[in-house]
Amino acid sequence: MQEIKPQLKTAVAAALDALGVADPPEIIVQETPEGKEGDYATPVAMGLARSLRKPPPAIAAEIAEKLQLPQWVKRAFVTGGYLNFELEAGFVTQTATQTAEPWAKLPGKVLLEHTSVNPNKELHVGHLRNICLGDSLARILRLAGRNVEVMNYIDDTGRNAAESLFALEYFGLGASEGYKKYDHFVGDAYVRLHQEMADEEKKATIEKGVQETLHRLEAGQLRSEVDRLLRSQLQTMYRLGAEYDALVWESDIVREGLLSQAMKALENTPYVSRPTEGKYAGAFVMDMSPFIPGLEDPYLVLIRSNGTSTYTAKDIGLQFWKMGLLGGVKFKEYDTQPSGHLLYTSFPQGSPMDFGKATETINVVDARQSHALRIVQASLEVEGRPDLAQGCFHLAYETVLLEGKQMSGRKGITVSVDEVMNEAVKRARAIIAEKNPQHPAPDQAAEMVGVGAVRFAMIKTEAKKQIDFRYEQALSFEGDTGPYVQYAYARACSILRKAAEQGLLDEKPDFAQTTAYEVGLSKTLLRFPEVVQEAARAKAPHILAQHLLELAAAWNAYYNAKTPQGKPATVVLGAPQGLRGVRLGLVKSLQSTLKMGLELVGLAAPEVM
RNA sequence: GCGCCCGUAGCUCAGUGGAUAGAGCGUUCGCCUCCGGAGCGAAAGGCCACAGGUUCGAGUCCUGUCGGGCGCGCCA
Repeated sequence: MQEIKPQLKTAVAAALDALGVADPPEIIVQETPEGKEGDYATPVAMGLARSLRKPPPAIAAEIAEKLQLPQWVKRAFVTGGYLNFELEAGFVTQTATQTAEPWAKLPGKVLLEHTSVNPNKELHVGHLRNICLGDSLARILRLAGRNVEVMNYIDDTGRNAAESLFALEYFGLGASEGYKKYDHFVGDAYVRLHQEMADEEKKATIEKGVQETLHRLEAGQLRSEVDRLLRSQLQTMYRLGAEYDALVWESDIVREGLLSQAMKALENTPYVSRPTEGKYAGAFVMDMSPFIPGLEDPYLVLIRSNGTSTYTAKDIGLQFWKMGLLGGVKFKEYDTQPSGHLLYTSFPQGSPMDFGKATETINVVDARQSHALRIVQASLEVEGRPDLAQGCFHLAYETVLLEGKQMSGRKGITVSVDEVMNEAVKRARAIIAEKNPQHPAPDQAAEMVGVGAVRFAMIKTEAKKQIDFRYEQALSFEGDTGPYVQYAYARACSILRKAAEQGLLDEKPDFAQTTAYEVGLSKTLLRFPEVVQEAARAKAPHILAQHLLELAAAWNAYYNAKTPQGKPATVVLGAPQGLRGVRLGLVKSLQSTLKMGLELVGLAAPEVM
């Protein structure tokens, strides 16, 4: 697909040069608003008014005079201060029906960490946003030519995991109780344990047991227990469509000595110390003030006076590993994911592999931890690597409310991802039964639509906006939803199926017959590559989701378009020969673009729904 | 107290400094003699929180104010 806008820009730039404009501004070419004449326009004359001491329309007219336009520009004309271009309808549509060339591979490696759910209970809707954002962004960056490695961090030495495992022991539930999904089973025990802790006497016993479990976790003695829970959680992630390259366990990071290596490295810088008196006596601290201005207390504790390391210290060790400053973690195969892609895991007796050593990192973590991540980033500057610090990106998303209220995992005030998906699929199945009783594979389609609705609901809003998870909204299949986009896709598939049956698929297009209806849809289609690039640049999947809604809307509007007399204006299969070829080409292009777009936000593309 | 984020239609949200600020939900009215009505068209609904500023041009950039969310531990 050759790009139209850059060619117009080049033409305008050449005209400015011919006019002798000394210091030309950046040339912006945009689509003309609905209802205006022309297809594309540039406001460049307005910015030049002052320096050229002429009114914008006069400048625009001069530019128009000097323009050497490609033959596909029907006319260039001035309206107000704008210079507008009207293009040959056939050319626009022909361009939109050409297949895009893949983008060039870019150098460097992006290590993207997402999910990183505590291995202690089932996933809830708060985790959902993290997974959907991270997985979609990974897909977008890959299409944009980046080498992306997706990592899921397993905090198996944290307090949450210890509480859950101890809860099983405490309630005598260790053995397999197959009545529900294992992560739910463990999660129930965890919530029960916290209820039990309301009793002060029991709390003391429990605390002792949790501490003991914590030690066993750190020693790696409970790996198979964590493993069982993790595999159960992974089923949920896979069902959502998320996959990973590597799992990195915290206990492995600690065991391989990455933490102490990182501390040793920092020790050689002038910013760390071990105060012998005062507030921080006996601790190992880092002075952040040269790197983060405005701190009330510039000191950050890395190792407590009792010798244990802080969470931040562990994060620094991990970040140093991600960016290749430390080595030593070993890996082995862990699972074959639904797509067939192998998943690896860190493992003490594994083999060295090429994970890590990234030039850029993306951490998908909720916005409450912005400060902590800023410190991790600054620690790279402490280490004398501002270049690497620059490569750190925190994809901060705001928290998810549940029906307007804050969730609480401890108290069990959550809705699980499994439950949400089950309900969504159930509803989708009912709608299929109602609307398409002859459906050849209703259960598969219901799965695609139900899960798609949930996933799209998580993606469509900008990450930094707090969202409220409401059942009725997230499970809606109408309006600004995933199923709306899927429906548009299925509709296009349906036409192409019929065209194939009638042997029309390869009909030659006669672009001279192109109408204004095709041009509108074509222009929206032509925006797709720009949108993908912008979503990748801004690391913002919602940009793509929003465009998919626009694209589906443009297609639906085209599909239903009527002549002023109220007759169908855009019938594809019944169109005159030649025009039919044009329309079929457009539908093919739309169909494959929607498919690619759905894939990028992680939704399945059902051919029939 | 200091710092970060948000404030756009009744509700939920889009909106790379450019033309008359757009969707969805909800409300009202239309559209299957047409390839899928999970759709389409139309109506109604806006001091883009407020006040200054920068600019030829501000929902968008800057400053301040007011509302709301979240951070700022030898917690994780």
